[in-house]
Amino acid sequence: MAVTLQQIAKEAGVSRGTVDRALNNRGRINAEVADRIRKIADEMGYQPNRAGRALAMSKRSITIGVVIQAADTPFMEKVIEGAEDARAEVERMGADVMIRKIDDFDAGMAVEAMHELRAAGCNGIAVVPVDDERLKETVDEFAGENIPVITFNSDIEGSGRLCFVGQDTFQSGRVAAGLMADILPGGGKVLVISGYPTSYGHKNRTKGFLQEFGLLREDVGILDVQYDFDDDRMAEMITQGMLKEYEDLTGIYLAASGVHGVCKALEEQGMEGKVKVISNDLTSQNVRYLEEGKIRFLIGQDGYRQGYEPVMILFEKIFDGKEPEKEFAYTEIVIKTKYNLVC
Amino acid sequence: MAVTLQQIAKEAGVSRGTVDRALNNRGRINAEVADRIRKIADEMGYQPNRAGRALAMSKRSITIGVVIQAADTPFMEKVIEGAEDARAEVERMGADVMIRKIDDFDAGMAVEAMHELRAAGCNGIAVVPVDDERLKETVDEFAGENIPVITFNSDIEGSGRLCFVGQDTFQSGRVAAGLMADILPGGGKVLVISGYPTSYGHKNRTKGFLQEFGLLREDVGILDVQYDFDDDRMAEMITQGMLKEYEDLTGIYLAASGVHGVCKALEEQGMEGKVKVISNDLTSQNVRYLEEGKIRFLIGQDGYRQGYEPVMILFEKIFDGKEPEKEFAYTEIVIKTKYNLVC
DNA sequence: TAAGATGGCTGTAACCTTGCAGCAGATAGC
DNA sequence: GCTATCTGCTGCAAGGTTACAGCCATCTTA
Repeated sequence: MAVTLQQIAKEAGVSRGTVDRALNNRGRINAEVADRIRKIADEMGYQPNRAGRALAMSKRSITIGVVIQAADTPFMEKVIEGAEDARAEVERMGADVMIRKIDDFDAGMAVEAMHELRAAGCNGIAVVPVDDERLKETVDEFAGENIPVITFNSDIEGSGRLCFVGQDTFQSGRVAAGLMADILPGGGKVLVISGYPTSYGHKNRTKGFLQEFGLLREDVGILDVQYDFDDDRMAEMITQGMLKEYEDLTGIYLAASGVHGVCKALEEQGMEGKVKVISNDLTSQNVRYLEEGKIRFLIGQDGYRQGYEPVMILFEKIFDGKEPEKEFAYTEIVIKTKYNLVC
Repeated sequence: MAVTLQQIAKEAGVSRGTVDRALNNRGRINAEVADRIRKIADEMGYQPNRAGRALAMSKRSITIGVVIQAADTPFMEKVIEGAEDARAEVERMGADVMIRKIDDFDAGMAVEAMHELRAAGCNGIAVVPVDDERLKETVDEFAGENIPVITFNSDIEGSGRLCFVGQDTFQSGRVAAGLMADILPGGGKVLVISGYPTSYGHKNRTKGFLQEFGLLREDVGILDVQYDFDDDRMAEMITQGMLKEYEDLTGIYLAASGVHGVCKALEEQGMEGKVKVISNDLTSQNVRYLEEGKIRFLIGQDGYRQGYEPVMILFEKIFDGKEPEKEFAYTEIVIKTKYNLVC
């Protein structure tokens, strides 16, 4: 049976209010009495009852803001689903969640949305950031005002954000390398196509892949990293060029977007299935290619948790004062073949 | 802002108690008034406040029982960790959770533990079952007494259990087949070693593997399924025998236990790395073999969720009257290589 | 020295929401 | 007028927070 303030009060021979003051360091209490009460509470294994606290706190209501780009992929839908589930959960504890889905998402829009949410009285904000100095400044500004900010899906390195919820992209690249090393025949060459040279995630995936693949398969040559700037036509042209130049191309790792372009180029040259493709993200298009066998593996992220966790971490931080366990809350690196797509 | 009974009462021009009776169908209320109130509540999007309800319900406290075998593997530790986390969560809502870890786990012990928990006043029970008629009868008996029972990790087919939380073993076998088909060279033969012919999980994994692999790789022969009865020496002997008979053995799928035996036999014959092994479960031994490259893939289960979900589903069922969404709550089928072991 | 002021410490009661028991007022039937 | 029934209101309980009241010791001042 759970221990209550009343039980501790009885045990210590004081009133409920005094116990409250002792356990929550509210001052206005004799230090010796406070110590004694804390010791008793500790011995009895006291854990504050959420229901009681939520009820008592419902006067000054907790509001959590979420800034996210509008869902244009199944992955983003999952993220939003997770955030909405978290909202339903915390709303039933008396808190509020405001989710701002932004259509044409950029740094300016994100900053604007954050200011709006602060003006609306948000006590904490979760945001999917883009790499931008203004956004970083805004995050730092909010942190200074004691409004915790959580970055999710993507991170802002070196900012004052409370924590980051998302994938370990370097490790994601290593996972891809391990799989590629397993499925490639001897000899041949492998091509790495990344998105932007500056993007944190793309950079790390590429780095992880190159480092690990080099260790695993010395017999397979790695062609220089090409950048498609997340453009399918660009990816198509890169693939065409490489197919022409290297007849022994046997694998392609896509660290970012461009699957459609790559597959189109392979199809034109009748190289589907011969060149093995590993890519990222569970977009509907990628999933279709996976089902059709045009992609061998997809390295996915747990979108649901990336939406769910930030709201919950913020709620616990504001409601319970509980700090997040880690600065980086990495979500699972999911390996998807055509067989474990649904769960 | 969340809607409360009081707000609905004000809107409807009645008292809070009347709204309560209308929404909870307690009777003693004019049908027309009740309808009007329900309509208003619906329009306002009323969701009962968990905190208030938990506090009000704390008189007749909710107790949930968990019957589980004692942790002897990292997987089981994860399951227990999940269950303990769920306990901490619901205890803070005023409920109690009694976890019975049983050392020498068999059907008799499980039945006994279930009766103990019922006698202790449990309102719902989660159990890792074994395939046994007496256990099935007990589950049905409890269900008849309105004590919901959830099976997790393993299932009792055709019983009165509320739902099952665990892995889709058939699909797990198909995942293994897809991976095996990807990494095997042309020609050769693949061996399937299962545990017990009667075990539900082993049977389904084997079935899923055979069906899918047959479709994918007609060029690779499938040797008959061998049973090692979860014994390492048996697995070793099977592997030795098959290596002797079939020089072109290139892959082994283990649907149950016996990894150590298989690896030992391969080592003796100098066939490590040449014969590709795919197995199940994230035991510490299996993980070590995976890291050493002696196993290519492990098909894992999400142990944490298998411990966490049953307690939560029972709590929501008893506390909110909320039925579980599905009869089968399948947990993720996790593909592990040496690179995505930790998260 | 005694009355009054001050400040430190502790108790108390209201409040948040829901569930439930008990009670009051109205109406109908005799 | 009395009883029985129907209908709706009121009040209490749960645990934690908080504003406020109250108590006591110490300090100030005439």
